[in-house]
Amino acid sequence: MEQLGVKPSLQRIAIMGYLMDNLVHPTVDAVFSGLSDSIPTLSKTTVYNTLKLLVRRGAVLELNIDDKNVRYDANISSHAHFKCKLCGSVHDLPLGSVGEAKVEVIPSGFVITESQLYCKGYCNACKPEVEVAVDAEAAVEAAVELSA
Amino acid sequence: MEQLGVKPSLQRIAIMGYLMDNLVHPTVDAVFSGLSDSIPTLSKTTVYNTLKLLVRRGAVLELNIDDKNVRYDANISSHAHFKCKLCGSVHDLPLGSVGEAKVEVIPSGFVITESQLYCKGYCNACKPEVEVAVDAEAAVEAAVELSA
DNA sequence: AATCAAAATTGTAATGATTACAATTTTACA
DNA sequence: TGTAAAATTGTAATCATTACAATTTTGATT
Repeated sequence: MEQLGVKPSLQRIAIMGYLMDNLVHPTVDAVFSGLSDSIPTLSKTTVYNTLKLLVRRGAVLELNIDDKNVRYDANISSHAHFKCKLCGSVHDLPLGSVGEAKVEVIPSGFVITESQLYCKGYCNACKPEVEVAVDAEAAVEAAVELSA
Repeated sequence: MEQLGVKPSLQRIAIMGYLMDNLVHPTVDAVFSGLSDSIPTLSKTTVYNTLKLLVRRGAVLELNIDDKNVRYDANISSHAHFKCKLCGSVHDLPLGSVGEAKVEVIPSGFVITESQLYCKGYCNACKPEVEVAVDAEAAVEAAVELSA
């Protein structure tokens, strides 16, 4: 933490530790709630500030795969992300040679410093529900579509 | 438009047309402002509703490359996106074989229905400023970092 | 150990994009 | 032309995030 130029305060250590212990890409609220018990005086502003600081220092990844809440990832190794459209969970996706290949596809003159691959679909746990969900959704869509 | 199950109202045609004429990935506000002159009664709610409808029907792409505003793209062919960290402009990036390759990298059991590759960096126009900007930024960062 | 300035933390208020919703207008068909 | 459904509109509410001022903590110095 010090090698990042981040003074390791009680709160900062706890927040970074929470991210490392919970690699499920938690939201700001999740981090705050998860630490409120052990640090009752913790302020949500501190969580916001610290996460932003850690992102700026390159210790943490910021994910915008969710329209609503930003998510954070202490795993900064090259990988993609997957969000289940049913349960909302976010998972890691291994990126083989693709991870680096994509940066090479550069139109003349652009400088790419970072990239993120976001995938969406249905996770393992939700897949069984998909059949039903798709049918229900399709039915509703069809009904709406006929007149829309 | 009808083949999508979308009733082609004046507003919907105008919004879809605006997106097709302005492939710079406009925000909701940009669409609304761009059409306000020709359709003075246009409501921003209608822009929100219509864009969401077009996305659901697969006629338009929703981009979450920007933390603040959602952006929309009438170009639904396979390509990636690039956002300049200085001027904020969003550009298309060609995706050769990479575009399809990434979908194949699937952990057992996941169903991927859509994917987006977001890149960030410095665009052609801003690159000359980067040298200066980086120096200035580096100086500020260094000063902050020393004590942070 | 006491002092003091800088940095970190906290809590509250403001911001701003998006959504909810009720009212009005338009559309399409009998 | 009448009428019900759908589309549009405008306003109010929501909610994540940011701004900011006040308080607390830290670390160096005496």
